[in-house]
Amino acid sequence: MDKKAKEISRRLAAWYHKAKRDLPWRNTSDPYSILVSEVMLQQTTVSVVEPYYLRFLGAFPDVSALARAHEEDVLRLWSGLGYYRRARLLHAAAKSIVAQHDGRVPDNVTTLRGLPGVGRYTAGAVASFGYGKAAPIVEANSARVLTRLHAYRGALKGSKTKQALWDFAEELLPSDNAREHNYALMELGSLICVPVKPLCESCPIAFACAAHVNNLTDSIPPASPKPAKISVHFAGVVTERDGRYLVRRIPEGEWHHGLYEFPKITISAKTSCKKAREMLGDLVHLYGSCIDPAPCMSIKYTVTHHRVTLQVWRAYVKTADVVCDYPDILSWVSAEKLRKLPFGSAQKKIVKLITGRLDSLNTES
DNA sequence: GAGACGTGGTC
DNA sequence: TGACCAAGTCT
Repeated sequence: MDKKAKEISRRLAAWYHKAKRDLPWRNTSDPYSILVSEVMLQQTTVSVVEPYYLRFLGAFPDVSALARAHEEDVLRLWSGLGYYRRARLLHAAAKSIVAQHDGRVPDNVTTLRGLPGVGRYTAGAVASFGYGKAAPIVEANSARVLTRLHAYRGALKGSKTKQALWDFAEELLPSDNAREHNYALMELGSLICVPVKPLCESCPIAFACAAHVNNLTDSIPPASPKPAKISVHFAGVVTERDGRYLVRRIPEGEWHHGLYEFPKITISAKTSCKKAREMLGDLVHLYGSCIDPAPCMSIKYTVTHHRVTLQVWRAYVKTADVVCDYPDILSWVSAEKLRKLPFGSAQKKIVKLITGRLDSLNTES
């Protein structure tokens, strides 16, 4: 570590000491809690993660509790966070830690990387935040800081750039105090060295920043091209019979597998409203006969490169003879049970509407 | 190495 | 309102 790197790290640490946010996962050095927070924070913002993190640790306070849990309960606590594979991999990691590491989260990068869902970043984060090991980290925030610091022009996604960034991170890392140093680098990227209009006048390391000195912060790092979005439409039915609701467990191989949903159809751009009603009629007919399904709500949301519209229809089934083609994945559940099943974000809103309506009815009576 | 994988917040 | 962004990993 040369003299300049030392000075950068020193100023960074001093700034962090004054500017850091108070976040729940920074008040612990429990490696398991750190691991949970790091997985949740992958591609997800701090404000969204906070309540999920607290609930998750409340339900699974240690590795063995998570290892013992049913996958459905793990998914339910993840419901709404997205990237559900993370939840399954974290669950698998907990099982692996119990089975192969004597229940103790590994303390070195190499062993950590052997865990499901733990890549180079997360391994470095757990080693440095949880154990104070001198392990470098590179993620979106620190990557931005490092490319600007060195006025490195390569595209962020490129493999050459990635290697360069890990080299930069390693060079800058002090032999002691890696934990605070890594937090500081990320916090700087998060609060000061932001993607658009970075606050260089408030930056403690602007003096050493090649992009700042050369007025290149607008073009470094270069914007990465995004895939075009396409539209997808779904129509689903909420089918109720004697206070129970028909739900489908999404099977392996489908989007959101492992979660639950209300039976739905996919509508192409060319599907007319009339045709959609017919298809829904067929869908509902599978489960019995229905009384005039009518749309009751529409939810729009965006998924990576899809623009998704979900229309929800409500149907009332009047016969007790229900045809079930897939009895293993279709079931009638009470509103109470509905609350305890994992749903994706849009469908979770529907559950909330149903249970919320029932709650208000109960309160009135 | 490109593409898949979710969602909510921000400007 | 829409485009962009966020503590990545896996295939």
